[in-house]
Amino acid sequence: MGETRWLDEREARAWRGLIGVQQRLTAVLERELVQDVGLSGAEYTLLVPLSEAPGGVLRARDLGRLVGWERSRVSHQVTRMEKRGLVAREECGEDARGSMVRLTDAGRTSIVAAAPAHVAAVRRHFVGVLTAAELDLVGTAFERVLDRLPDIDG
Amino acid sequence: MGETRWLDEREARAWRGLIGVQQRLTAVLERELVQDVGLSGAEYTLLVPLSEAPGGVLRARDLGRLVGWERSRVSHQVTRMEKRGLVAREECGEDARGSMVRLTDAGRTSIVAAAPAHVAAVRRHFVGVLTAAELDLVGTAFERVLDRLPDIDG
DNA sequence: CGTATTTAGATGACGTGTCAACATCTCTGA
DNA sequence: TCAGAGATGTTGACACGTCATCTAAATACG
Repeated sequence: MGETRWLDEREARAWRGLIGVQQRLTAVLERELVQDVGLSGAEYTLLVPLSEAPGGVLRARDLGRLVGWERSRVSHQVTRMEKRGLVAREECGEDARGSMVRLTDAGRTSIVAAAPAHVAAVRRHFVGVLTAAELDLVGTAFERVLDRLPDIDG
Repeated sequence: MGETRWLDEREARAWRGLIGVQQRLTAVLERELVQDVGLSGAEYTLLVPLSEAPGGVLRARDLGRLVGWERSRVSHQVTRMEKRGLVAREECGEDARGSMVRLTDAGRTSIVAAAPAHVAAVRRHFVGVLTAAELDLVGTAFERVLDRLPDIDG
């Protein structure tokens, strides 16, 4: 192995930008979500696909696929949200291994109240700060990064 | 309050790209770091500024400022790393409230071994996948996002 | 059919991150 | 000088995420 090739200034600047946005933007959005509507980012993430599903019910497996989470992460989060009354677990008729996750009335009320504020925050702090050309380029470049990333089992 | 203005396709694509990169790129880098050199991302984050500091010592306050972490986060992480033998706490002479964090020999060995592999991974999965123009634009755009983000106390 | 493999989900242990509370120490200004 | 304000750090409670492990059910395949 030869000399390590460190990041040049151009690379370091993009990398610092990503790390900074990743940490601070996430923190700001999470905080606004919690303070304004009392939902955590993890709760919001699961409530969105549930609220869009017919009947407000999804199988745990499908819920995980929709949000890109692994099984145990979904299971733990559903357990926490069940305690908070946002969702309820039910048995799965078609597959006895399965577990259905149902949005409760309280869960639906929460997500309906939270979504507009969250979208506004995303616009205020991120997409609204970028030009159309920047949005396109970020979309293109990041999709390419994701395509080349090795898959992590699931 | 009027109708909610949702994200258009261009905005949603950039936003999905950021979320995806944030989750999957971070997961891949973290996993490679742990598997190749046995360091977590949090450990790596603190070891870098410590290894660059004269004498391998920094005051906890300054360490936190360098990495952008709040006090309790630094304290908890230093506690865990102290148990692993990567750092050691010492009293601060100048300010009796303070706490100095010193890199141990084991800590220095770890970071020296880890850095080249980590930089290579960042290049392989992120900066190496972007063109020079994309790197510049991401750097510019994300710095602007960060500049406009409200400060979160510290 | 029956066994091996795969899939679904739950769970406990542990590392991580935030918040609130607390104890100390330093600084500031009347 | 000294009381109040601010800074520094630690701690405990709790939410979050990953890993390894376990159980059970579905599926594949000889």
